[in-house]
This record gives sequence, structure tokens and C-alpha cells, in this order.
Amino acid sequence: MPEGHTIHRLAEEHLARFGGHAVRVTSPQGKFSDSAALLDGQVLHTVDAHGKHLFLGFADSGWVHIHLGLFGKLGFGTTPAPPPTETVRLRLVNHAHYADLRGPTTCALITDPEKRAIHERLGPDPLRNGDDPDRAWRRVSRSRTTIAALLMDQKVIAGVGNVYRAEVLFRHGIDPYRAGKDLTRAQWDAIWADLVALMREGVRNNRIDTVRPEHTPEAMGRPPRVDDHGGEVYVYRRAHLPCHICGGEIRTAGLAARNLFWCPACQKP
DNA sequence: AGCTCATGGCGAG
DNA sequence: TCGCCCTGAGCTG
Repeated sequence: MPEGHTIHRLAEEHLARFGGHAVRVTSPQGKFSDSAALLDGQVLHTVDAHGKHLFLGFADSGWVHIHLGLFGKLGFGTTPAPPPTETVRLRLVNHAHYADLRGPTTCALITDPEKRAIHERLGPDPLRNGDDPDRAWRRVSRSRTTIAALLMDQKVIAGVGNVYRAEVLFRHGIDPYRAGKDLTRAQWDAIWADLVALMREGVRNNRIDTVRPEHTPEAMGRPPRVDDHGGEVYVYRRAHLPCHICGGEIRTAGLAARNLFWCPACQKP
């Protein structure tokens, strides 16, 4: 369930539970066993997150680079840790806490230069203080690619996933098929500022809520959304349901191998 | 038990 | 653009 807000939250959670302590590192599933043996007993001293990439910094051996992909999950608990199931790629344990990583696309031990190379190929991240929206704007404003695809391109902007892309385009009334170069600078600045606010709230609440106060279920007199991703949204996974604002039907279509959702009435070409 | 789908991303063609 | 990788929940039978 990972967009950038999840990863930044996980970074903080690792630091809170494991930072400054020696950590027992194992790979019950076996695919990370060699690196786990190298790391076992070292101190986790720092963490980092950029977009959907998580980095755990160990004192001597470099960084554990984790990317959850679509299916990956991290589960935390307090010791004693239960017997690991066979899908646990990485388990961290200290005196008080454990963390189990399952199903990641990436779990690898990397060096400082390798970590730097990952940062270099990622665009600015709305959740990284000081990241520069101009870098993203330069690419967006010169591209004939649709803004929906550009928002999902981690080289352009890091951390936005399928939910935030659909929701931020709705909130700004922008047709997802509009070319990047047809956005105005003011529109891009507003999208970036909105993503900073929305994603920070996502980190805080551990869910994605994008519905403005005046459109919440309470304010509109409709039942709260019940869905496995939790948050209140305008269009994401609401195909064929009525738009909260105009009542028109939410549309869905495939775009770049993902499902896109939008309201054609509220998001004019 | 088997199918489908999911907040992701890579490489081959 | 497609196939593939990773896991698990929620269906259907």
C-alpha cells in the first residue's frame, strides 16, 4: 500500500524503533541471507526516504535499500517476535521491537555511491524539505506526454502514485490527458503545493485523504467511504459512481498500465 | 483450489 | 506496450 507518504512514515518508524541500537538481521525467506549475515549485530544509525525508496543506514556496511513495489509490506511489533513465516524477506529485531519485510521488489545492501545514483535518477519529492519543484516543471513544461503519465514518472516527481495522481488532478480541475506542456506555471505550482500538503497529511494520518472539508461525507450528508485503502477521496476507485461535486459519472481508463479515474465534467480538456 | 486485483517498476521487443 | 517480478485479500466455485 505504498505511495511516498507510506515510505516516509516507515523511515521514521524504523528510526524510532531501531535507531541507535544494535539490530539482529535475518532473512527467513533466504533471498537476503548473505547481506543479513553481514549486517547482523550492527547499529542502525540513520534512515532516509526519497519517493518510494527507503534507505536504512547501518554503521559499517552501508545502506539497505528497500522498494516495496505494489505488493510489499512492512509489519512492526514488539518482542518477542513470533516465528517468521516463510515469506519474510528481512527481519530486524532488537531488545524491544521487530520488523518484518515481505514481498518487496527491492531489498539490497548498497554503498553510498549506489545510493547517490538512486537519488540522482529520481525527481524532486514533495516530502523532502528543500526539493525543488522547478526541476519537475522543466520536464513537465517541455513534454507532450500527458500530465497523468508525468505525475507517475518518478524521474519527473518522486513519491506520487496512482491515488495522489488521480486526486490532485481532480482537485485542480485538470484533464488527465492534457499534455504537460499545456499546463501553466501557476497550475504546476499549485499542484506541487497541494501535493506537499496532502502528502504531509498522509504521513501524519497513515492514509490518503483528499476531500476538502466542505465535501466530506458529514458535510454532504452521505455515508462515509468504506474501502480497503481507507481515506476519503474524490475519484480514485470510484468508477461509475457519482462525482461528489457535480453528480456526473466518474470515468476510468487504463493509462500506462494503471487505472486512471477522473470526472470529465469537473476536469475539462 | 483457483482466479482476479492491488497505492510499482523494470527490461525486452 | 507487454510480460514479468514480488504477496495477500477477496471473491468464486
